[in-house]
Amino acid sequence: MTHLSPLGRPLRPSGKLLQEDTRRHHRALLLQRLFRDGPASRADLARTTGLTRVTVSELVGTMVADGLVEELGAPVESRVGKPPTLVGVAAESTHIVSLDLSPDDRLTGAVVNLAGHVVARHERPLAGRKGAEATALVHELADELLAMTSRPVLGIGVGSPGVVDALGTVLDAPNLGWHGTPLADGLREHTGLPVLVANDANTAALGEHSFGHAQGGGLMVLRVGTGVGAGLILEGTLLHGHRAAAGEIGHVVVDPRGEACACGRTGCLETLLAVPHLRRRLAASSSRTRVLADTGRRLGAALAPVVGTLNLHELVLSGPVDLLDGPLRDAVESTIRRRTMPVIGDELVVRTSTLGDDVVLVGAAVLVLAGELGVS
Amino acid sequence: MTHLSPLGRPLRPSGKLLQEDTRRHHRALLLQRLFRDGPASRADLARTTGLTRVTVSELVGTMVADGLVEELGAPVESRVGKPPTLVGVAAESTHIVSLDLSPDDRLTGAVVNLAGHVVARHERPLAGRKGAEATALVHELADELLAMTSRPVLGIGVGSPGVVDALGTVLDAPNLGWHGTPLADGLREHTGLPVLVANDANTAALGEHSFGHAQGGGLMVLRVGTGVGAGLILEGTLLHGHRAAAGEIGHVVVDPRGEACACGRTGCLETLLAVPHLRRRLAASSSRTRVLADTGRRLGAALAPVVGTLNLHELVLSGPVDLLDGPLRDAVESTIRRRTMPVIGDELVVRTSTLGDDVVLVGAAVLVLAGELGVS
DNA sequence: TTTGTTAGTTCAGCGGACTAACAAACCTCT
DNA sequence: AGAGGTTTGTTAGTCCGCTGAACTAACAAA
Repeated sequence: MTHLSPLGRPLRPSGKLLQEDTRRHHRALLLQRLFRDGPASRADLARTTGLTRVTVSELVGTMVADGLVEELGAPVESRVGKPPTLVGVAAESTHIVSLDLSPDDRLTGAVVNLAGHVVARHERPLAGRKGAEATALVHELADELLAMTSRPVLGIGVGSPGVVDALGTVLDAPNLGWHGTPLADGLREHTGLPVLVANDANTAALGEHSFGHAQGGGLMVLRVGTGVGAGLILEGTLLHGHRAAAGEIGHVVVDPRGEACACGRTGCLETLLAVPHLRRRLAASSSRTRVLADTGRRLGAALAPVVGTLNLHELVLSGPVDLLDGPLRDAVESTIRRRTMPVIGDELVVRTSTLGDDVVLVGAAVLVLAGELGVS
Repeated sequence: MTHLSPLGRPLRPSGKLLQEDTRRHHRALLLQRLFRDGPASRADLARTTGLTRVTVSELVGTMVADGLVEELGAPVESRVGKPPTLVGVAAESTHIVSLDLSPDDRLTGAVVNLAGHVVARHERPLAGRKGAEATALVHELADELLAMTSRPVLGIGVGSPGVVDALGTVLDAPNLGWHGTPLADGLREHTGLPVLVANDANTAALGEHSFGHAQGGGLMVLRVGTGVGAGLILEGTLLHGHRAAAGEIGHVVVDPRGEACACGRTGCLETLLAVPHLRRRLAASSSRTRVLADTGRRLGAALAPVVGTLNLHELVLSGPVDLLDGPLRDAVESTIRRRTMPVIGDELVVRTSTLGDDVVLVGAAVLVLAGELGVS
């Protein structure tokens, strides 16, 4: 079944399309252009979108009224005819509150502007809190972040560890003691704002895709920390998977004769790649490079079928750069190249994240941008 | 960038949405219901789609005028109120011509009705033809199939080997000597009908998804023949990949110490799984079961990262049932289960195709149904 | 100053979906 | 049998959003 989702809002359940949806779609289309290509004149927007100048003018009008977009005056260079009035996204007009719940000792958050830049940060130590106490701490953190901005807040985006469904319910996050916890609903009720929740690796993928100079084409972000998880953007959209568990690659067995894993099985990717394990192996070995390259080769071997099957364009490694960039990255790249067809391997880009530790926060903001404005 | 594709037609390049598109979307929405759930009354359709009875009546009117849908009278059971008039898809009102170019010795084709049933078949031996000669043969086969039906033809769907881009240009198909051949354009010009071309494994996935009792949720169809290829339906849509090479899994290296492959590398999946190789190994061994189970285990090991990363729901094996069903399938299933998390592995269904050798033909028809009517 | 060009606005019209209201056809209850 | 209630599908009129055509504004070049 083909899904039609008007930019800006999730599709109404029935699938029917109102004129209102058309309007929101076009509004989002204009915003998209402005986000992606920077300021432009109304006439320019009309040309690139195919809408008439009339429609564009009217839509820009509503966006200016909302404060989302502002007039910037005429451009410097002058051509023949009446000089255009540039309009552009007013990045500071509206803020987004982002939460990153993935570190295991604390909850971090930020105020992010429409350009995806962090304008303020705040965090609270988790101190072992779980279940309802952890939820309460999330609410507190959100409140404190909301108090840190005087601008209207578009919504709250959350990157949470564990499996998160499309409605923002955390189905399973052992670290936080959440099982079927309706995080989005609770936070929405608490704050009265739109709330969007996704798995941290998934938000990282969104962040990298929209603000990390991604090239377009399939993107996979592999997050390496205490655990290992991935997020995938395929055909321009985030992959959720059958049970919302897409990207849960940490407990895929890559070496049946490997180390025992906390999950009960043997040789999970996490036992190979998770930071504690990797650091331990590094400490025990004389050759740092050999350990890293060896790890990269095994990782590459596990990812080659994925890259080949999906014809991915970019593989982004996110985590401690001292471990991931260098021999490990090189080995991953060369191994995947060696193990896939030229059409696929030659085009593949393997790199570390350009957003660093902020990927999840920025990605959570993208979640809100996409959900509320239809921009991504 | 979020893509909006109104059911029925590819999005106009700009991304703008006309009222016309809304109408087509709603028409497709109704057709979808009728295809999926069978006949229904106008009032029923209105309830399930959320459109008003007025709008539904009008839309049904146009579809009846087109002959696509027919009135079926009142249902047997009678409830209170005026009895409804059921309307249903007129499966034989329109035909689709499907071509399967994947066998390496011949080109096969069929006339398919709207219900996905093959109503006539025809084939032509390839006799080593390549390049322009092969293209000419495709045209001939299409003409002959078109002559076999007196009903209006909705379009021509083609499942071709090799890498095929979204516009129906065959980028690379060594067997047929095609490199950058605009197959869809040529056939469209030749016949004057809408033509849609995709990779054979991709059309197979479409066929299995729409008419193979697929469960919904991520689906991967692995086609095993002279070569090995896959097609994936993720989040309800066909995956194309960065260079239209998604599913090209045959030349992913699964065993660096394996057999030499025709492609120049060593231990490609094809050397493990392609029918000629597999039959040869079976002939050389005393234990058929051991060879098949061993092959299944290796295949499972290669696919586990894919299944785990994508959180697939169904894995369908398509090809010679005597090889694929039984020990091989069992070993694939158990290996993947053992190598993935319970959330993922427990939900996975591994099975052989329900459509048998017709998957590609039926899938090519789905390509047309999806492209022309927005049904899938 | 005139001419040509480009930007942005006003206005009438059209397409498509919606609401309201109704006739037809059936049930059920007295 | 007849009255009243229900459900279907149609007709009539309204609203909303986009369009094309025409207009005003503002500039460069000649």
